[in-house]
Amino acid sequence: MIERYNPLALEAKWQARWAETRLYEVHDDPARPKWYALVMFPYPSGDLHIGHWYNFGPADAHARYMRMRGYNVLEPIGFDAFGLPAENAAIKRGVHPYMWTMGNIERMRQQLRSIGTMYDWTREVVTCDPGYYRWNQGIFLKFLERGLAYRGKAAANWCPNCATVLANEQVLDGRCERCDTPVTKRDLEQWFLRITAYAEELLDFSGLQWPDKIIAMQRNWIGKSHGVEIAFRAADGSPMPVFTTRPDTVYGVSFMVLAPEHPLVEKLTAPERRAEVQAYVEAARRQTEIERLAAEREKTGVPIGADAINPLNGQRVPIWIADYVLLTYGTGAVMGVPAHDTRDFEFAKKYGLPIPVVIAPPDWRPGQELAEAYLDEGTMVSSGPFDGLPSAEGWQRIADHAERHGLGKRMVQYRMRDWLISRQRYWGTPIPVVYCPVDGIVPVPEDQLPVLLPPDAEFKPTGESPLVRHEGFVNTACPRCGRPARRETDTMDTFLDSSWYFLRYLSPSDDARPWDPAAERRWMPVDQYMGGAEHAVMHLLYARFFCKALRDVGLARFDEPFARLFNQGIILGEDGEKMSKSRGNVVNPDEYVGQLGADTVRAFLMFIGPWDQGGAWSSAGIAGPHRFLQRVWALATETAGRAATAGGDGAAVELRVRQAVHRTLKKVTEDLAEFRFNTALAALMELTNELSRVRERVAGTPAWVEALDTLLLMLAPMAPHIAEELWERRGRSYSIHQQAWPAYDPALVVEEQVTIVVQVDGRVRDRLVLAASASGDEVRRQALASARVQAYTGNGVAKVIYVPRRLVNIVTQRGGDGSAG
RNA sequence: GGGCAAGUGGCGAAAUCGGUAAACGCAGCGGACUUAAAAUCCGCCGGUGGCGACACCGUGUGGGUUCGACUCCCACCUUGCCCA
Repeated sequence: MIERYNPLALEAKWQARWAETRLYEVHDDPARPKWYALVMFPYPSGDLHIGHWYNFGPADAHARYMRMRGYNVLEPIGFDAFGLPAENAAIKRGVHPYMWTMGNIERMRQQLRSIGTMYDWTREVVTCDPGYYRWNQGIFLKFLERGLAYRGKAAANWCPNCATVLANEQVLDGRCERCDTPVTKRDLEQWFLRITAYAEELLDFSGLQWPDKIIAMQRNWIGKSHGVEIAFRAADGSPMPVFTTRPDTVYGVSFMVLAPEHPLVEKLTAPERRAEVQAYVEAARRQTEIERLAAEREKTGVPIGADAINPLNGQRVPIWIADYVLLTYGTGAVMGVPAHDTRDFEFAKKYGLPIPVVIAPPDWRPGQELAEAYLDEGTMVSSGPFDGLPSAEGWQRIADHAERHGLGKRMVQYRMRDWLISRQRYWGTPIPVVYCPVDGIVPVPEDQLPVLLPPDAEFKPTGESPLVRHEGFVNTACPRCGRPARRETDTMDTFLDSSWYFLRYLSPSDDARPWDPAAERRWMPVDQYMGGAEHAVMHLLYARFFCKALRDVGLARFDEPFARLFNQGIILGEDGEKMSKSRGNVVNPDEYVGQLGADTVRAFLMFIGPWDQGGAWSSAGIAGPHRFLQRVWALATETAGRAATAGGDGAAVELRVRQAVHRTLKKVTEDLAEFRFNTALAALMELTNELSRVRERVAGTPAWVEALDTLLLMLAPMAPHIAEELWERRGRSYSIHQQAWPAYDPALVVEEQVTIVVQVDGRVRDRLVLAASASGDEVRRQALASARVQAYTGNGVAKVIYVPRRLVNIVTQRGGDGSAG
């Protein structure tokens, strides 16, 4: 009796068996090259969604493929377990963040196992475990010691909803990356990591096989620009340096603009302007960055009643404040060159400021007014000794001149700011410092780590961190002098946790050090990192910085964490829209796994299209891969006991089967190496269809045995359970996942017959099936002899183009009578 | 506003050192099996005209290069992402 494909039973069976036999535990093996395959570890939100499957399923298929190719593959998993949702749950439902998080993790472990991945669970890392975050603290202290961590005051991004500050990278379009709330500014003392010290090194992507898109985004984010800092002064002598990338326009300055928060504003504002200026400053502070930087928004500003002096020409220009200038960028002061800067132009128009042209556009007549700012290069005018120079040359000459006379200096400026890591929240790593009234900021000594989160904190919807009100936590003794002191109540940005977790996987239970240096030497860097592109300038940049900083404090011996990166696309809802609860188009993978099995869900996600493109889920489309697996099942289990040799043309059919198998093997081998799961599966479907067609004639022959074994081996990375089950049923040894990837026979891949397309004037008129070895002359002769061709060559043949093994194109005479063509 | 990526049947897609457009799958239609249905199997499946052989049209739009363009070049439209 034929047994039906029952994915649920066999998947449970093999998941248990794999765990029992510790099939996926990874040990050092000097005999095989290592391959560190890593997926971005999930946040334990409580449910594994289809997006996780889309990341983890294909990633696992690739890792399994590499394992079969002979690599010692490390594929670990863990949980990015600190973060705000846990704390919000605590406030809302009174459950402690630890309990909430660990409950979710337990649930997600089950769901993760259901995917059928080959994670080595003995290496699991959970970042909210003190055994992990203790090392966040240790690393922080090392950074502090080396000046890579520092405390500073800054107008920080403040998310009113999350009640905490955010790093620049966590502000997207002026909104909080987590909750989409518009971000405002607050002046606060905060902890920073000196990522800007690595700006130049972070721009070096040589040796990284990363998508160009991500590299471009990081370059963009770091934002290197060359310019000149020019030593403007206020009329009272106060220095007011400005950074400009356009020193060639410095003779066109007609006003100066300070950020409203600029420290000189208080000092320079004229008494009669004070009231208006103060009102403006306060209004600007209340605004979000989105409002301030929106390009379409009308620029506003007020003059402060003082002048600045242009050091190049000695001209006095009025000083204004305007909210489109940010204190955090450059020096917080910009020179207003309305003729050659779009925003300055708008501003000058609005307030009736002069717009002197100093770079002449091509057809510009002296004195002519500009309709809009002219940004391109041109000839310099009204620029004193620099008149008549091309502006590109003027740029250098003015920079030289400024440097020679002490009026400025060339500078490189980066857009990237230092990484603000303080968070005014409970559920994160406590920053291990103490504030002593006598000794100031005192690091907690290594031997007193970890600074533990107090379990008995109270969670209230006040917006204030529970740590601030926790007397037992806050009150401590100064480690240096023993006097009463106050503990730091800010915790670390959770992006610190994810900046080195891949190192912890290497020796997860080591309690003497963050990771084992010997293991690091063996396994780092990660060979293939796989995850979403949304982390381009957050996690992926922080992790790169972290490794360089770890190297400089003597902890790590490598620079770049991720040698290769692949960003999978996004799975959309059935309606082609982004999945969201409010749209009601969220797909629950568990339902499909429960009905059709994990192998089908994996295969379908891989079949939708190219992995980096993502695509829409389709509850109808999943039937295709499911039927395919059923056909494989039928093929492997229903083999009728036919004679071992087929009569008549048997040998020819066997050869055809072997050719089909080896051609498929070549294609699948190449496709899986390049993450082309969709075309690999299509090739397996074709092979399966072909095998079904010839089954009656070749079942039982050596060619058939080879075909089925090879089919299962090729399927194993993508659909690991059914492949294992059928492998066992065929009497093969456990486990299919420990088998070597088969090699194709080049002789069987060669086509001995080719179809030659015959075109007349580029239009297909006939096809010839010829031996691949046919000579060019022979092919031409046959093409010209074709009756179908001769129907079109009445005007005579001008020339014949022959592309070996592909086509013949016969070009006819195009007579003057216009009849051809 | 600037940069990058993409646009192919009813749908997801395949094919790009320029050489048979639509592999594979979904949906649909027809058939076999069945008392019936499901499942499974077989066949058809871009458009127009034609009984048909076949012809013409067809890869966002308009041009160009070429014996030959989904592929290369120019302009434009649309969508997505990033930056302002």
